[in-house]
Amino acid sequence: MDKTNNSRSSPFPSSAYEALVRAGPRLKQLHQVHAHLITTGAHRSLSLLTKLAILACSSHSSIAYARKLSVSIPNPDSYLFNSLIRFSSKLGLLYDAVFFYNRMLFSLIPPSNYTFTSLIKSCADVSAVKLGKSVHSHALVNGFMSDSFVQASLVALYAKCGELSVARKVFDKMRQRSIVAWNAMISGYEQNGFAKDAVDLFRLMGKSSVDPDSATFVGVLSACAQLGALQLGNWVHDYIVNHGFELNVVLGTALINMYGRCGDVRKGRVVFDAMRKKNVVAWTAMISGYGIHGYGKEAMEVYKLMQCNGPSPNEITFVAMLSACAHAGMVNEGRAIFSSMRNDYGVVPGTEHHVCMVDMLGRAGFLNEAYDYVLKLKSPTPAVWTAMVGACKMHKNFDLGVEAAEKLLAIEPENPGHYVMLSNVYALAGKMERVEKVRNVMIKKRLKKHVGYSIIEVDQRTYLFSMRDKSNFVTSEVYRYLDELMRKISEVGYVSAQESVLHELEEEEREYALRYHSEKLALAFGLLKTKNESVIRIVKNLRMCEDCHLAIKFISRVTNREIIVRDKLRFHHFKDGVCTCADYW
DNA sequence: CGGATTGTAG
Repeated sequence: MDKTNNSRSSPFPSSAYEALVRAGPRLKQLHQVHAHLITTGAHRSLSLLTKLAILACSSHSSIAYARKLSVSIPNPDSYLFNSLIRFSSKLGLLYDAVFFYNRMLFSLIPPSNYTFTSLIKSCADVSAVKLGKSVHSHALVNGFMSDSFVQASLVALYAKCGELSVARKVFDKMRQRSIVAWNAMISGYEQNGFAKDAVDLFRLMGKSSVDPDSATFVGVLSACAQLGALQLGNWVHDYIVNHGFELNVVLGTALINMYGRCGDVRKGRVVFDAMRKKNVVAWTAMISGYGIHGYGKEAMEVYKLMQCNGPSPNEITFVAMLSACAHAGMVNEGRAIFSSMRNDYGVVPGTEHHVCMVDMLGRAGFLNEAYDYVLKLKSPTPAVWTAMVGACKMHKNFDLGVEAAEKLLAIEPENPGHYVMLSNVYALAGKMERVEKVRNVMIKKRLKKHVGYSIIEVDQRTYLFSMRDKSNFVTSEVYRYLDELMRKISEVGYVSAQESVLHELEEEEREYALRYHSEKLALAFGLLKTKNESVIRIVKNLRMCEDCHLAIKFISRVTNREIIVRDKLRFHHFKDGVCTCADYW
């Protein structure tokens, strides 16, 4: 189509144009065509030179040539520079984009809104927020601040760089908010961990005149996944189906991910089976969905299917598979996968795979083998040692635990979580004076523990429970009900778990009693606010403590309710007094 | 002439 256009507007034979197309982005061929253009006099054609420069701009190896060309072209126009900026931006070459922008200014060609969207996107791609801000001011000076394309790209830039309040400021100033601006803002919140804000904005969008599209759904579904907001996720799924949206790979995968992380992995499987085209990402999402639920067999089944008629697994697939094996206690299967990963698929084991292996061996009780494994690594990362300490704690191996925890601290002396782990191991051995010592170090270093919180969704609204901020929905009624529950389970044999003494030193504030851990509060709230037969779902940001785990087992029995808790690592399904993790966490 | 937004693990 370009060709006809060109031959119409150019007095030169289209053979020159065809030669350009044949040359593609290859430098040598481009040189030849350029030489030919000069000999035939066609080098005075701006359109042919522009095409030449664009082609040079579509490959890293010829970008320098494009720069030289752009300087040599006698009467460049806006289209030439905008194209060069856009193409170098597509290659991820921010500084070339800026170079062309400077050339443009130098040639006294006024930049357009196209110029700025390309430039801003370039900055966003590499998170160059400082440069982005100066481009922002250039756009302002040139009078493009009410251009909806420029505004949307700025929202995306600031959102991606984590400057959400700036992004929101630009967003709020927009007179006409395009679907892209909404999506950039929603997914910006979600990707920076502000899932609640993403959902709130999605609700606001519902009141606007802009209709959501597949990118909106992907963003809000990811937010639901973070929050464990199954009801809202279901609602979005229904909306997608009822409005006839096609389930493309990205959207389908977002749904699988949402269902997996919201505790309805079966429904995720239904979506998965219905998807026509599946890429590695979709397969991996399905496998990891099973993995975090401890459904090792199902993960393996999907993996086998993938081997038969799916794409090649990648390094992330193997992380998902290995962690599925780790959580299901499938050590032999895990070992086999690990060796097959390199031998059959040429995937070199990386840090994450080593973490999975140590975790898997350690959980299964092969502590010495796990330790040997760590020692054989060239440079064990903090995550590897964390897995090691966790395993020692789980199997109550004090000596190894202290050793590993100290190594961990030596690598990352400023991470509060590591001190917590060390003090946990000490407490495990009853060395309370050392626990106190670690605590004092933490206070001296002003290291703050991570704040634990739990989220529960009731009537499509999410409620966050945390030791730090007591919201108005945490009423005395909730506390009273929780106390009643604790009394009830004590009557049927619950005794506060051993670990209880030290947990208050662990991840949540020590001044609060153990029974007020956020997951227990959320649970009491959920039981109070929902109908008898419904499943309770809670999402916790940290790992559950042993005492809460035990208490919730009892609570599931005395209340005859199914309770599903997602903690930092995996799911726990409590029913009739037992948990699907089989206390294997 | 053409643009800005979207997924997988830990």
